[in-house]
Amino acid sequence: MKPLALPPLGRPDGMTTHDYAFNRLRQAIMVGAFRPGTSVTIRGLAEALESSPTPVREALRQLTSIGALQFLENRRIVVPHITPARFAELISLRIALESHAARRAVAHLSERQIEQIVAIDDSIETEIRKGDKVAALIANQAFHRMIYTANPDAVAMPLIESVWLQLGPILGIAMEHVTELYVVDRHREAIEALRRRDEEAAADAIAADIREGIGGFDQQAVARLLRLAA
Amino acid sequence: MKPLALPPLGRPDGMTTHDYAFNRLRQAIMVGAFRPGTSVTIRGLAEALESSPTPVREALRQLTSIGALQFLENRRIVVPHITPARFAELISLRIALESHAARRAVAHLSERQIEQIVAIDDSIETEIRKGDKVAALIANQAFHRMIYTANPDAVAMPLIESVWLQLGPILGIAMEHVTELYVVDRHREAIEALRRRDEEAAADAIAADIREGIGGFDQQAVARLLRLAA
DNA sequence: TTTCTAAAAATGTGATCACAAAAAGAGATT
DNA sequence: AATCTCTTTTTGTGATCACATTTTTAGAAA
Repeated sequence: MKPLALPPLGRPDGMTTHDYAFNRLRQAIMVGAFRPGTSVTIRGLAEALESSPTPVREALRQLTSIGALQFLENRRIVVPHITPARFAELISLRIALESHAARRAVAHLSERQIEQIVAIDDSIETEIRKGDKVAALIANQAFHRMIYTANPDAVAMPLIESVWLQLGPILGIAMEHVTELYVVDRHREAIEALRRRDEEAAADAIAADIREGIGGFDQQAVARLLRLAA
Repeated sequence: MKPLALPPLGRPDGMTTHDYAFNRLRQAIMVGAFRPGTSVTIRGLAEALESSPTPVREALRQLTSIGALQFLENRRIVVPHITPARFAELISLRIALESHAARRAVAHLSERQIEQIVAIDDSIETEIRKGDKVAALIANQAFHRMIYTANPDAVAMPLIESVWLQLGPILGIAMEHVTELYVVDRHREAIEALRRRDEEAAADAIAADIREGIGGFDQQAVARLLRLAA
């Protein structure tokens, strides 16, 4: 088994083997460490994570539940393929879900939280300037997550992360081919809307942000790549 | 362990023990067979399903991934509690997700499929007249599912089912207290919109349908119950 | 009766093993 | 060189067991 190309997360004490495996794999898929069609094996991952099949299989099963992996008929476990149509649906779903989540979060945001969001936005541009694509992607996700989870009952958040996971493998391809990182400017727009407590403007800004790019990558460029891969 | 109050699904040949456990439990939670706060044990369910801990634990882990169950800090496994605020968020999310899914499905619906939807809608009213709440609920879900899955890339469907699962336990309470079933009339409205291929009208009809009731139960009555339970 | 403490039971976790199915490989045949 | 067949290896599945933690129970003390 080839070593996993993952950021080496330390394993906190008290965390179960299963939780560790789940989070590690989830994070890897989320940031595009696995290409669509990649197949994984339970024993292989168990070895890579220095554990046994049982907790790894549980982690893989959970990942299938949220669309990050797929158990095929022949019992093979793969990272799902994405067609251009499916990609378009996922982006459309992101817009619906996240503009909704933003709208439902606005009323709960404190000044303090808004300042934290601004700080995260700054870190995104820092990472982009450094050219660290993965870090920029993670920071971008943190930006969105910070907004939506201001709502204490952010029931949409797990669903949004599910969509991010399904888009992850595409991002991996994008990172290999796209050199120019898209500098977000809709974020400032969103922040201004949050400051004004303007739900509709916030939802619109988030929608526009997603429509234009995914995590620093130009939307159209990614779509083009996808058509080539198909 | 008390016997499960589940519709006795036969286990198809070739289905794995894990799949059987997952589907059986999922269906049970979806139709309100478990009350919020109910705790389940791996060994208990394994015995009830005549299998062993391993596949059951996998099923439970998957169910937590989609919000149907919750692993607490002390490692207890429970059906999540729902606060009035959380309930409101879930309904709001249903509206956002399902009106979106309906909009994205309209273009794909064939005449034949629309007729099947009409047939399902008839069966809902039949079940309501018979007073079979669970059957009415299942038929109502089938009605919605049939619409959304007309889209060949219905990526929102798993997320929608996740929300249904999270609402399931509430429905169980509702079924115990609500005697009068709400007769849907927004379904006809939705069907007309589908026939006219009117995306906005379809989305609006679905949104109104959800706003007024969940699966045959009056929305306001359920919310009232929830406040009492809290 | 209430509260505290220790023993007992129950429960989640994870490693291991046997089994069956699938995939991969080796060799023969065309 | 391509295809078929049989063997070997790999892989997912599920039952079992040992272990640690948690919960429950029982009994003593206040």
